[in-house]
Amino acid sequence: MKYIEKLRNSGLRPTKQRLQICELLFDTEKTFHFTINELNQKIKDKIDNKISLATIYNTVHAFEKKGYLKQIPVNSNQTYFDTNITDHHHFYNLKDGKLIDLEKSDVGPINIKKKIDGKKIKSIEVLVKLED
Amino acid sequence: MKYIEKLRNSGLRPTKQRLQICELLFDTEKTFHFTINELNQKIKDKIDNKISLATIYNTVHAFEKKGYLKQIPVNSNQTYFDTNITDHHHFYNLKDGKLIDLEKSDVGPINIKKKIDGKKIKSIEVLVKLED
DNA sequence: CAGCTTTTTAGAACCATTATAAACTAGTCT
DNA sequence: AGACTAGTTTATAATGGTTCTAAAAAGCTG
Repeated sequence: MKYIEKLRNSGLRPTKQRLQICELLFDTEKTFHFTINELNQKIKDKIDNKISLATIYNTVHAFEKKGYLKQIPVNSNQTYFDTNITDHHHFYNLKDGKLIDLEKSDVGPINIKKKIDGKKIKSIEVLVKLED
Repeated sequence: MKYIEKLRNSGLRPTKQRLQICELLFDTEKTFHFTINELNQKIKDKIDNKISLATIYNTVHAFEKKGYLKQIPVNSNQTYFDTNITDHHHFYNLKDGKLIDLEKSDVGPINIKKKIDGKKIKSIEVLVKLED
């Protein structure tokens, strides 16, 4: 299994459930955005056994902590995650709550001129809200 | 009362509670960021009577809808609002969850090269996460 | 396999937010 | 001013995403 190493590398034991989650998250041609709720639905659709919500939350958060998933800052009651962990940005379609990737090259360089002493910049995220 | 017109202008009747909320939100030298919880606390501290949570939510959302307040997209369990409604961005201090304003001039122009047909850009928001 | 630790699970708990329905208030008309 | 109507406030319940818990199950080491 190709994800065993990835999991071990993150300090996670390769359990059946985690491997199944890995397949749904990382075994795809394209990266995608999801909420826990959507992932849970996908699990129900594509996997025979059930995986409890607690496990899904635990696993997704573990991946997020290790950098295998990114959280996307959006104003929503649900948390959005992204399997695309490259440095990029997002469109947010207000009408349906869907996200669309915006490559870094589509935005151009962002130069933060203000400095906060004692602090380092961890990430710069641009959210472009779309309306009709 | 200087807020009566502002409220009427937004289609809101100038009630005692709304005027009190206006004073706390807009009668300050500096703009500031807040969560509903923090605003509720401030109301308890500075106002004799109580204002129910429902009224606070309703009023804040009405102002947000009319553009007198802005919501800030952050990954948090609580919604952050900003009384600074000028076009600007934010630092987000991961350690304490506090926000710091970033003037537009501190970020430089952002040119979104990608277009989504049938959609207009409503806003562009930059969130700069800070760590130690 | 035995023993120990981690993980999974269902369900409860939590907490921000939203909905509800009754009491109240503002604005208007006479 | 009195009374009517529509909008508002309030306490409380409901909702829903997320986190916690404790017991059962599975992984790992020797």
